[in-house]
Order: sequence, then structure tokens, then C-alpha cells
Amino acid sequence: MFKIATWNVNSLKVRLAQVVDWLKTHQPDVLALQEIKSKDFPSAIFQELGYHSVFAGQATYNGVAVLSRQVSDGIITDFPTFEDLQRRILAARFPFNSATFPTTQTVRVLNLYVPNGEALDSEKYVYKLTWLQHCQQFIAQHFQQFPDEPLIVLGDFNIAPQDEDVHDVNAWKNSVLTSPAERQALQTILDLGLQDCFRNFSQAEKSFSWWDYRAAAFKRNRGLRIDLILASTAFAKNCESCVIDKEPRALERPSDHTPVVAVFK
DNA sequence: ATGGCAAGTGATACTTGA
Repeated sequence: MFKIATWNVNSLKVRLAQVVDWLKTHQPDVLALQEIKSKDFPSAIFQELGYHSVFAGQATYNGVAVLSRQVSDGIITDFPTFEDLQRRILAARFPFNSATFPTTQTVRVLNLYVPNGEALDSEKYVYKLTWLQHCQQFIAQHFQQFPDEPLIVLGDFNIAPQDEDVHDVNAWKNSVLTSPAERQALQTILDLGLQDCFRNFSQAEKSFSWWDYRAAAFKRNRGLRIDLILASTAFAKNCESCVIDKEPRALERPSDHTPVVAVFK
């Protein structure tokens, strides 16, 4: 059994107690965090809970981390083809014994905080699409090098894959997070041999992972599904469940994103 | 059509997010 989750915490400092509580309750093998918004990381606090930490921190913006029961190796914090000061990726390899994958003893995890893009006519949108191209290359390289190793790509993709992942398609037309070019970039990544685990199960309509802080968006369920867990095709068959945990979004001072959790045999 | 909310920085108003 391998339980893995992703959560954009929008400042780990502010959300630390919530993350600690969530870990105690759900006890995942791996938790991928985005937007920790700090150069430092409170590793000692997670160590007390039995979790190892790896992180790529940055002051003010971005920053990603991975907590895990097992010690990881093969840490990568940059796409080899793309120089970027923004800390948005963290790849690591974890020990994992799978009955269906007897030849591999590991699973590779790629934690992503995909750029937001701001607006379709913004420089940041160009950056987002360029970033996604390098991300695609990086994953393609992984499949070439380690064709038999299970891969999980998860995180805040800042792309709603389909219209069903958007509360109001008209309101989000011609916008970042839903534009055809972004969706095509995601599709190109999926076409390498990855599946959106959430959609391998029947789900409630209007299932979202992010809701704006403003205008009571959570209460009115006006959200987007932009936090995803992708698994390599063969490994995705081992996925037993993939759910969005809306509970933390209802807490006092919540992150605008909420955790997504997948369990693999 | 607009702004609404939150977080970080640093000490105020600005930037960024999605």
C-alpha cells in the first residue's frame, strides 16, 4: 500500500498546525507540498511525526517540499534544460515494494508547482507554456531512462483539464487555467503515458480542489480542479482510490487549495 | 464590468495568486 497526497498550502508557516493535524489523521507515505513561501523548512517538527523532509525553498513566493515516511534519494530541483530561479519542482525516488512491479523496488515522484500565468497576454503566460515544455521534456527523459519504474507526477498544475473541472465555463473562457494551449500542454504530458487518477473513478459532479477566497466561493462551490495526481499507465492500474479532501478548506484560515489523496496497491 | 480575499515583505502600499 502506498498513500500519496498533494497540497498547495499557500504558506507553510501559516498552515503548519493544519498540515501537522492532517498528517496525524491521514498518515500518507508521501505528502507533496507547494507554495511553502519560505526558504527554510521546519524539518524537526515533521521528524517528530516520523516524516523525512526534502524541500526547495524560496522566500515570499513558490517553494516546494516532500514529506515521506521513507528516506528518499535522487533529489532533483531543476529541469536540466531550463534555468529558473523559481523553486517549483522537486523529484525524488522512494523505496516501494509492489506485488505488481516485482522488478522495481522504487517509485519516482515529481512534485510540481506549475506557474499561474496571470493572463493570456502576460509574459507570465509565455513563461508558463515554456515551463510546461521543459516539464514535458523532463518527464519524457524519465520514461526513456527508467521505462519500468512507476512514476507519479502530482501537484498544483494550475490547469483545469476539462470543462467539467470548472464551476462556470463561461466565466473562465479565454482565461488562464483553462486556455486551449495550457490544456494541450497538459495533454502532451499525459500522452507520454500518464493518467489523471481522479478520473479513473466515478466522482461527484462539481468536484474541485481550489476555491477563491473571495465572494464565498467555497460555500457556493465555485471552484476549479487544478490539483492533480498523475500516474504512469501501468502503475495507474494499481490505484485503488483518488479523492479530494475538502475538510481543510472549511477550517479557520484555510489554504485556498485542499489536499488530493491517492492510494496505490 | 468590477472587486471581492489572503500572504509576504517590512513597516505602506505593493505584488502575486487563480
